[in-house]
Amino acid sequence: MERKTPTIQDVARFANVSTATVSRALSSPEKVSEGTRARVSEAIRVTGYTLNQAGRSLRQRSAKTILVALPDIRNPFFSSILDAIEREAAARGYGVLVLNLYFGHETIRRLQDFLLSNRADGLLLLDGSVDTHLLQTLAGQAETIPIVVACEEIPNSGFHTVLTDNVDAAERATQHLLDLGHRRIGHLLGPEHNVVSRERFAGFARALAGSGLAPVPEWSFRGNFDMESGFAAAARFLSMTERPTAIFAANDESAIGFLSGLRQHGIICPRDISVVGFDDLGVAPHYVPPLTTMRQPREALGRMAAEALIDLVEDPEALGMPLRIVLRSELVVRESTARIARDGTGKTRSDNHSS
Amino acid sequence: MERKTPTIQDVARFANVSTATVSRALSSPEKVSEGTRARVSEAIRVTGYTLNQAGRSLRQRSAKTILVALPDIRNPFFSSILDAIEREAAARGYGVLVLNLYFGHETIRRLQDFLLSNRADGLLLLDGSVDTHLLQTLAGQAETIPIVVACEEIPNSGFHTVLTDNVDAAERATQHLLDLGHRRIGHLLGPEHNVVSRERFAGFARALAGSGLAPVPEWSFRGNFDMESGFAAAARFLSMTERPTAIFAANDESAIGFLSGLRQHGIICPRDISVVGFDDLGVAPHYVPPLTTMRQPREALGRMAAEALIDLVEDPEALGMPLRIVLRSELVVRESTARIARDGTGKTRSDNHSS
DNA sequence: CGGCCGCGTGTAATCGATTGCATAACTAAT
DNA sequence: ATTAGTTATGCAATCGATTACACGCGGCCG
Repeated sequence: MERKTPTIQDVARFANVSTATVSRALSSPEKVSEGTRARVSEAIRVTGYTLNQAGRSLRQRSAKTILVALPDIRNPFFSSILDAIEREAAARGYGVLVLNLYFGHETIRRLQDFLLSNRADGLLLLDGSVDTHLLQTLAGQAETIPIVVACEEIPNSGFHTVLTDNVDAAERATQHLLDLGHRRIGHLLGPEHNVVSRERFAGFARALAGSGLAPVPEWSFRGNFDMESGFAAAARFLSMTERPTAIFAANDESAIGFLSGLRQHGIICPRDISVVGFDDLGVAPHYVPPLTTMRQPREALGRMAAEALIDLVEDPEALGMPLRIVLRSELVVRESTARIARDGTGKTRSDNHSS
Repeated sequence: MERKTPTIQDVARFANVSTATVSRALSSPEKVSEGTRARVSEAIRVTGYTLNQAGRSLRQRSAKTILVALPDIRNPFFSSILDAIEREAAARGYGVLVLNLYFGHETIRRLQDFLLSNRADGLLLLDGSVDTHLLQTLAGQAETIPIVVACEEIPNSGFHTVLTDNVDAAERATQHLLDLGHRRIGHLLGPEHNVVSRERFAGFARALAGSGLAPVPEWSFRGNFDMESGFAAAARFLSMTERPTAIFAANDESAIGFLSGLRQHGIICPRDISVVGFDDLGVAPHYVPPLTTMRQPREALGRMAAEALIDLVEDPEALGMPLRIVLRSELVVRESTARIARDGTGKTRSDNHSS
């Protein structure tokens, strides 16, 4: 009774041809005569045949699957990139395996396992806070395994890279605050050892320098891209007597946590402080106030990274020189930034708790 | 020069045993003598062998991979469930393939393709707005393919299911508003043909009934779980003269869109209206005002669903009767709900634009 | 007419691991 | 000492598809 799933043998028998012909009819139809092709199609229809990918993978040493490794699926920034990757991969007939990257060097083993065991044909690394050591290890196999790094630059690594113009975008975000008359500008940092964090800080500093200013160390608040860290930073902000009138936050999530912390103590944005974020998360236009932010082209980034990786998988020479695509972010001005109040003392007008 | 990746043959040669022994040393070490085991380990170390999953899959007809199909990866609700699934799967040695579900019946083909082609051993379906037709088609193969449905109930389908207590939770959310003295309570609906939407509406109605009230049709605002739909609903709310004093929103995202729309017209929550959401997204505690909401145990849900599916994959009889796990949601009271103002007329105190 | 080419197809080897069966070497029991 | 049982290992078939090679056939050219 146990009817097994039909194999290519069954199709061949039914169509009165050899398995070789069936295989060819499927993967290179032009090599098969029209009549045979029709018989094979019919046989496939009748038997309900579906190709066994394991058999094909074994023979062809390719899994038609890419591995996406990312630090946190829950992060909406990554999940929308993942979404774009999945769409592109699907369009090109590839499956997408996801891998969370939080196991320390255990992770390396898992990555290797997937890549060397013929489960995935290539790696798309989306790591915003990557451990350099991990990459060194992977790099050892880079000649043979197609790898594309997205979001994050890994200098001199020779990896193909798709990223956004973090330094420049951060500079423009900060410039926006300067244009509004702010001079006392702070920064809510990203994670300490993260390249993206550093780039955004660099852009921030560069914009200040353009106006003859320099970052004030006490106004660089430690953060790590999540809401809690922004919330915590707000407490430090509040404990200061000399406060900045504007903050450039390394991303929207921390900006939101920060604003939420300030609000609990009656500091109202943009009346008392201007804040510009980064990413343009879905919630940004609906936050209170709607967030001014740098919109990263997340969909394009995911799509192009997937495209590049699959090109590479299908022809390891395709890309030639290590690719480096830089996408431009765009300032979206909403209501969390405003022209500075006349006095510009850094004293906020109200420190009362609002209820 | 092209050094190929080592196979089990290479290991066998190096360790001076047969491939059978190497295989056994790997998958059932107790069947191999201690000395041999050591030699094999050493050989593996020296050759740098990694198992070729395609070969194993072909022979064992199992891919050590599960397929997670979901309607929208970007939705933070799903992405955090996906995260939990990935963790559980990783812990049990499984990979996770993700599949977006927006292609209509093209999607069915892809699902089938993955499941029948031995690329995935089972399906975890997370669909909050599922097309019944799609499921019928899949159900035809359900006897042979392990399937677990999460988040969404599919009545009489015979699928194993892990979900939360939507009706009950919605009732408690609404009860919370009643307890605060509200009597004029509206609902921001989820997508029309979605089971979850309907369950939440049912719970809403049941709570009202418990206080001798009934849903007012004009106060059920069409929505579909996203911010834009909540935002649009706000416009309809504003155009009414007889307004509810409180809203139970089908989820946090639409609640946020709704609040954002109201705020643009100076209607302040919770002063003028109370709103309770559903999900407890990451942003909920940091929104302005922090959102009162039903917290769904997303991590537990993802974990348990993955657990159940993998149990099923490893032993199709394991679960016996169709499993049905219902997890309890928890009301988290924050600041978006307040005791009703004395007059309770539904007239908001201020309709001016705030600036 | 003979040789060459190209097309369509079949034969059989191959990819890498697993596993049923056979076997050999011991141990224990009768 | 023979038998039975146990343990450790090897042999070879097997999973399902792909593909190098060979073959037969018809057409074309010289």
